[in-house]
Amino acid sequence: MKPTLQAVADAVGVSRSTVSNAYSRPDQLSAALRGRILDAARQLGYPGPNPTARSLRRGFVGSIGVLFTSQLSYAFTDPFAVRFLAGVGAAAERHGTSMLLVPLPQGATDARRAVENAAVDGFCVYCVADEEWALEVIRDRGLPYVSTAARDDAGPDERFVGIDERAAARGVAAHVAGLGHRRVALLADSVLPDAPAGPLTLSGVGQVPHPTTHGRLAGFADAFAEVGVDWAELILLNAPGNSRQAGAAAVAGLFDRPAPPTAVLAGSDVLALGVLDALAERPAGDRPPISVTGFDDIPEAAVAGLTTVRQPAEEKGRIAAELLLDPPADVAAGHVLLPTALVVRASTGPVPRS
Amino acid sequence: MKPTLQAVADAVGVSRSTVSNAYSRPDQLSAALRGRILDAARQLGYPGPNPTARSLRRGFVGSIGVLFTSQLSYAFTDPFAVRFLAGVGAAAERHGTSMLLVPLPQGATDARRAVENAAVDGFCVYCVADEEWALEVIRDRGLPYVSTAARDDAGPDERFVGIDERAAARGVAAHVAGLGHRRVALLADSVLPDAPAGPLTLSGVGQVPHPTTHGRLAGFADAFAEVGVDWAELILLNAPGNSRQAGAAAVAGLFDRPAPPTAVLAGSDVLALGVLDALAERPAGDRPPISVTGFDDIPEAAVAGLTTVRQPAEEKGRIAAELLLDPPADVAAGHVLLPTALVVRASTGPVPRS
DNA sequence: GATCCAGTCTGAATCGATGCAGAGAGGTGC
DNA sequence: GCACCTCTCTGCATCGATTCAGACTGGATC
Repeated sequence: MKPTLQAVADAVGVSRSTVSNAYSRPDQLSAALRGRILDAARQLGYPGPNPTARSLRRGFVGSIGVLFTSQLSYAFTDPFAVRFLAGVGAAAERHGTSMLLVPLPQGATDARRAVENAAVDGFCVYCVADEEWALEVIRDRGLPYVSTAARDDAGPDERFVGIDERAAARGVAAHVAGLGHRRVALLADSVLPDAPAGPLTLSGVGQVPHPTTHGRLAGFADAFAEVGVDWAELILLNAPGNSRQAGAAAVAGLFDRPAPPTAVLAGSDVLALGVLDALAERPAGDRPPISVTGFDDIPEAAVAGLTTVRQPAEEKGRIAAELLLDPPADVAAGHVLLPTALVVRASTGPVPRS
Repeated sequence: MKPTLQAVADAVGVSRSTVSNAYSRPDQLSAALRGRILDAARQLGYPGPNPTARSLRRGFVGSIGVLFTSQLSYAFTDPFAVRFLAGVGAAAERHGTSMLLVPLPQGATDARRAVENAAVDGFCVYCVADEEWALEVIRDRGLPYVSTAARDDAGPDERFVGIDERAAARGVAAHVAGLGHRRVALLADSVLPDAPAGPLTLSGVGQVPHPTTHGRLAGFADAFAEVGVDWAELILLNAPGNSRQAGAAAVAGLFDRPAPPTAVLAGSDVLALGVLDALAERPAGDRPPISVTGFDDIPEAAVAGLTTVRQPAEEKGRIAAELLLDPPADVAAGHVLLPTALVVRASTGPVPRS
């Protein structure tokens, strides 16, 4: 049996409160008595107040949760997510707060339960694919949260940090359009929740539920609409999951069509790298000069010479945690838009004339 | 005021126990009543049992802690650590357990407090530089833990997953020795706790406190002892911190010595990459053909063509968490040694004759 | 009709602490 | 000598649940 605070109190011959004070409010008792108490505690092997009991009584836990769409193991595979986590970690560290990574089980009920059961003081919600249910649980629990995916129905007091997805996407697409490309494919992760890999037909971008994906695709479409290419002419490709493999799989057969696209705009660097992988796998003589763009500017993008949109990943995480741990008095300040930049590299070039 | 379980009980007109059972043990009440209770809960906005209270009563939390030497933000910077975390995450996920990343504050007392206050059911201790104090706290708390750095004074029942650092290090060093190198430098992170960057003289490898560093340096020394180069002839370099910058800084001036080493054996890939950085920064005409080796085989090592020792990072994390969450009945099975492999790439070559 | 049982539900103790109001002791000022 | 403080320390209510031993109900069994 682990000794409790009571045991220490008995050993020293003081009340429970006094022992508690010895740990939590040293100014409430004489240094001498405090010394005796801590000594006795050491002797008894009392490891200090039980964190859980303390949290219950105090009403807060001292840790923040990070909620991910998908597998926890995936989160560590995605370089962007890792940088985001690093940012959250840095902020948490400054505040002396721990971070709890909560895996979401498959089933809807179980996933709900996981969010309900997380012992945290608040959540950083990292772009959960269909996050509404999670936000609902968090709100029900009365916990604060910061979201990183802009939602249409976000309340005015809802804290958020992110980028203008649509404008950023329009930027990179305008660059591609400016190079003369007109037959282009748009590639994104989970365009529709359960769609298979590959081409997909949608009457409009409005059908895309995930706000981030929606924003990026809409931005791509905006830029091409401006040069007279409308939605119906764009090839939409779905990738189930954000991985190089998924990216490569989604473009299978694409370049062997009668009139293949001359450019692929991907919704993430990881997918774009997958497209480059697919191209690299073709025999050297049969490698069409496709322009490819990504999104995020992860370190690998620089290595691969990928044209992409840079967004400050670590900053995003840091600010998300900061907004959570140290909420600005001004409500407007709880809504942070980070800058993005078009990074042009070798993966895009003028459309080949032929 | 958030509604409590009691409030729901009152609303439905049943006892607290029954409401509790509705959530935790559905078989203890009729489906009809359970339905009424859950409905009432929804109506009241009761978000389910309070996780903290539940943990207190039940005696376990449902999350495991991961303890890092250093800054949380550093952990996400080190590719090896990230893979390790991915492994822990995968295992945690399988068990429906969350993982708590606990930042350790600077002060010794505060750091202790942080470990004492972490609400977890156990710890994966990732190579904490001077981890003894942390293990002591964990043991005092009566919590299980798995260590990843072999310690001399480890009890027989202490769970551990790691590699034979010394043998692995000897392997890569033997490769370098086999290439004819005799004037070599050994580079490691925190050879001595507070030593400055650069050369360091130690009477023997026994003086190195950190078990991992000790093991690797000892292995390096073993291999060279076999070819007649003894400890005193080896150049020992300290890097304060495991980063490319630290690696580069530690070899400053090294290659401009009268009789510079022909090889640098680093205790980690990150440090080795720093050495390569330092070499690459020299004017092309003045770039000595130094052989460089790393340790860990992180993805970047392959890109850089670094000869190194491969160890299964993700596996290490996965097994660490698995040993914690699902302890083997057999004590011996709690001590796992993972395989390593020498990976020879372009960064090592025969010693230049001159 | 007494007994037994399975299925449901309740009451009360308990997990391990915190924090407030207040009690006593000792000292100061007038 | 009385009122008034300041320091320390104590007692008690409380945080929000879980759990176990029983109580009650209605039906089957002999």
